[in-house]
Amino acid sequence: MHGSGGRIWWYVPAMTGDRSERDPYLNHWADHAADKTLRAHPDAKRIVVAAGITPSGVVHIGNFREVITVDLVARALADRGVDVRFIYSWDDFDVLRKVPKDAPEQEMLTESLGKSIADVPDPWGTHDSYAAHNIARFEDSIGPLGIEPEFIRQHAMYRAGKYADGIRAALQNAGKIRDLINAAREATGARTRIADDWLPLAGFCSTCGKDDLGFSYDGDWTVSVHCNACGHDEAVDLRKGGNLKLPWRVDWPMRWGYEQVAFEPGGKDHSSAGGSYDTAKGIVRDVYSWSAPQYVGYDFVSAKGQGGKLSSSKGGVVDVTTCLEVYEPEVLRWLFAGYRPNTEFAISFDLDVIKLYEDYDRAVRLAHEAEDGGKKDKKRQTARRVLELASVSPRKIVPGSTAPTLIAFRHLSTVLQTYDGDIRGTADYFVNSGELPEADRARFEARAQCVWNWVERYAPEDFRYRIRTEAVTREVPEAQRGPLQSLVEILEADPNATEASIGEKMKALSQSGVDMKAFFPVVYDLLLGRDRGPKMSTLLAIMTPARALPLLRPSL
RNA sequence: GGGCUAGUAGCUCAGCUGGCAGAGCAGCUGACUUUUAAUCAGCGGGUCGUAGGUUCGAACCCUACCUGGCUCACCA
Repeated sequence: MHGSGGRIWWYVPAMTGDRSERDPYLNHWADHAADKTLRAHPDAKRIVVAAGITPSGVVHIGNFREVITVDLVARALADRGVDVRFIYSWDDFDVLRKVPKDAPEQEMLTESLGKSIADVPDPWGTHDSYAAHNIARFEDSIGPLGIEPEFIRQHAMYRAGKYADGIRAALQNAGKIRDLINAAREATGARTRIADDWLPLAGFCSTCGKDDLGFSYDGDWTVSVHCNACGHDEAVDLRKGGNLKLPWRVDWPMRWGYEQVAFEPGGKDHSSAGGSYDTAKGIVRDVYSWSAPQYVGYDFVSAKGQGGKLSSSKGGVVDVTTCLEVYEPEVLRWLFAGYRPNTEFAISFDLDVIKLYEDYDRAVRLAHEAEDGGKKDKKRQTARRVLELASVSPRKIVPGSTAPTLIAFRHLSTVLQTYDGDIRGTADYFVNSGELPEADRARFEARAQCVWNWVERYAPEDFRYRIRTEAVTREVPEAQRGPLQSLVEILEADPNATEASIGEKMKALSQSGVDMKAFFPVVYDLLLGRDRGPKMSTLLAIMTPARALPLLRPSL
């Protein structure tokens, strides 16, 4: 599912209402951002919110924060009865500055340094360009999350001449822009100033594709370009488009004006004084007659165990796809919705995954509880609002309605392993046992897949087990022979044993004086090759006596 | 050098634009028990980084400082 441009997605207002009314329930940070945006544009019929990322490397989970931040604010705006247009600008007219280490074709990439990433061939050979490869991977990955912006490719916009007016305005106001940037420099104590003959222009040679260019401007639509790399000279008519573009600091405010952007977040690298947002604010006002969008600065996301900022140029980057292998889409959204944008946090792949799922499940239950006018209502409301925003497709949660059945991650991991990862079989088990309504099966299977991925790829050794495929014969201590014999008899007598029936017999065994603490390790060893394991009755019922007996009998 | 941000319970974080410090996990106690860090009930736990200031009232606003993180200075 690639955004090929031209497709437009609208968020349909979920409810109508007076936008000036302040509903205390709408109290999430995305709600505050939405309110702020509406206050800045009180008469707008439609609000444009924007995200933008450079696909100069793997688009990772840190970049994702930009997108989810906009999506959540778009939802909040829609909840206020506003039409929202969510655009996503791929800054793929960027320069290839570094050779990505993890890519093949290192030689080709090295030769391509200085070219536009939209023109660098895809080293993996699966897409039209290096940029297109990164873009496709990301666009595909966010589909399951219910995020559907209108994707815009900067290189296509520039080449088609769409920004001709914007470029001309920048060139004609080059002095003003220089002054704005220089003023910001001085204010922050920077020593360097922009040269007096500097033009807000960048681009690529149309002969050799490199970005080492010199410009002169005729004051209207024509720019003369000289390539320092290959010596090529040409005159470019801005109206016809081509390979010229604005440098980042000017490109950003130009696009704000072009798209009438009212809200756009930024990473903290843009957020400081003298940084790009700061100067863009002045430029959009003085050159493009538009006001800077409402802004939320967001902090970085790391992956637990990797630490620090995620950089696309380093290896071991965690992307959305990787996260979705372990986190259900709604759980992932919920994580990002739960943290305020300006807090840094880590996506965990270790034991914390269990805790996060438990927290999420608890939040779901809390959100569905009926309100009772008590102190806890506020927590119920908060949980409800976060979950509404986190839901993959917009939905409202009615207090007092039945919560979906969610099987706890830990429990699921146990049963799933007993079933060797057979998700359908595990689902049948839960349905038959009455723990899972048939209606919640699809959701269950999605979670089960995540659990299994986690068990296989990330779970600590202690957590993993496999039922023996071949029996071993052990010298069973004298004291455990009797109990083992009894267990075998119990299983032989009841080939269709259930968890409950086995549980009852085990209880009887325990009451008859058997020391279960000493006995269980013997059984676990015979079945699993370890001295601890899932609850015995569950394990035996799921694996069935038919499978358990051959593993137990040889040691009698 | 400039800027931003964080510092709240052992840990991870809330604290809704000033109104009695809070959740989860961990810990402790008890109950129960068929043991992957089971379940249920209950309890304890914080000088809100430091020092001042504003206010009837400050975790929240102001000032200075300490510590950590990040970021900016013709790269997008």
